[in-house]
Amino acid sequence: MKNQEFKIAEQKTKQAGLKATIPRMRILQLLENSQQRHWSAEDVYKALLDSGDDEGLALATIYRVLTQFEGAGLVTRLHFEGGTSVFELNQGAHHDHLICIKCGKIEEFFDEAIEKRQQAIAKKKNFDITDHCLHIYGVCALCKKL
Amino acid sequence: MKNQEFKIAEQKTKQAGLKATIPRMRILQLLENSQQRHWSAEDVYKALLDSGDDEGLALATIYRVLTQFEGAGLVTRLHFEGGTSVFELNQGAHHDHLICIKCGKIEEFFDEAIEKRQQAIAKKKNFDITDHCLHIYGVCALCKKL
DNA sequence: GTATATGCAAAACTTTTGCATCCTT
DNA sequence: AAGGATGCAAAAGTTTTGCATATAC
Repeated sequence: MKNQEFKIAEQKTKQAGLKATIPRMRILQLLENSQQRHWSAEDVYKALLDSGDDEGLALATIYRVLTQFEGAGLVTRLHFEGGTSVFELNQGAHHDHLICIKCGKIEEFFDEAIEKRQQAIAKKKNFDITDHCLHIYGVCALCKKL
Repeated sequence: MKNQEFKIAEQKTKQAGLKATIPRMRILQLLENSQQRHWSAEDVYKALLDSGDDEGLALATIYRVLTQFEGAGLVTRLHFEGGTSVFELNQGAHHDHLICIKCGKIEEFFDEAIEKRQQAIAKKKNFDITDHCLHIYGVCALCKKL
C-alpha cells in the first residue's frame, strides 16, 4: 500500500462523505488495484486475509463498508444467478454483463441501441427507470474449445 | 381443484418426466390458476396453507418441487434485487421484466430489437447464449401519482 | 413391491445486527 | 472529547439436506 495510493483512496473516501478509516482504505485499494473487477464479500474477505502483513477485517465490516460504498456511488452491487451479491467498482460508465456458466468469467459490454430501446419501453409505459441490469449467460469462446 | 384441471396438471407433470404426486399437482395448479405470475417459495407456501380444505405442504417440498419444475422447463427461476428467488410459470415466450421499486409490481415485456442486439453482441464475441435476463427497476405510472 | 417423494428437523450459507471497544476528526 | 466505525458473536432469512415414513406406478 504505497503512500500515494493511500492518499488517493483517502481523498475518494472523504469526497464520498465517509471517514477515512483503515478498513475502508484497504477495501477501496483492493478494488482499485486488482485486475479482478467482480467481488463477493467473501472474496474481499479472503483477499485481505491473504494480502501480506496486515490482519484481515471482520466479514461484517466488509459488508458494512461495501454497502456504504454502494450508497456513496463508489460501488455497484450486482445479483447474478446463484443468489450471492457481487460488487464492482464504479469506474467509467454503465455497462451490462456476459457471464460464462462454465468458467465463471464475467465480461462487460455496453450497447447504445439496447439502452435506447429500454428508455423507449419505459417511456411508453410512463415508467421512470432508476436502474437496470442485463445479464447474458452462456458459454464463452474459450470454454467452447474445451 | 376440479377434476378436469387435475387431469391437465397430471398430464403436464408426467410429460415432464415427473410422477404425478399431490404436492406437484397442487403447486402446478396454483401457478396455473392464479392471476399472480411471480411467486417466492414462501408465497406458494402461504397460498397453499390458506387454500381451503387441504393441508399445507412443507416448505422444503415446495423448494424441491419448484427446482424440479425448473429443471423440467415448466417454471423459470428469477433473481431480482433483494436476493430471494422468484418463480414464474413458463407459458408462452421469453420476456423481460419491469419492476416497480415502490409497489413491487412486476410487468413483463418483450422487445425484438433488444433480443436481436443481444444475439449480435454474443456472436461478435463468439459466445453461446443459454439464457439472459433484463430487469428494469423504477417507479411505475401509478406510483408516480402518489 | 420398489423406487421415489414427502415431512420434519436440523444444517448450511449469506447477510445483518447488538454491543463493547477503538479510532478518526 | 465525541461521534462514528470496527470486531466479535449472535441472530435473521433463505435454501438445502438427512432420514424415517408415506406414496405413486
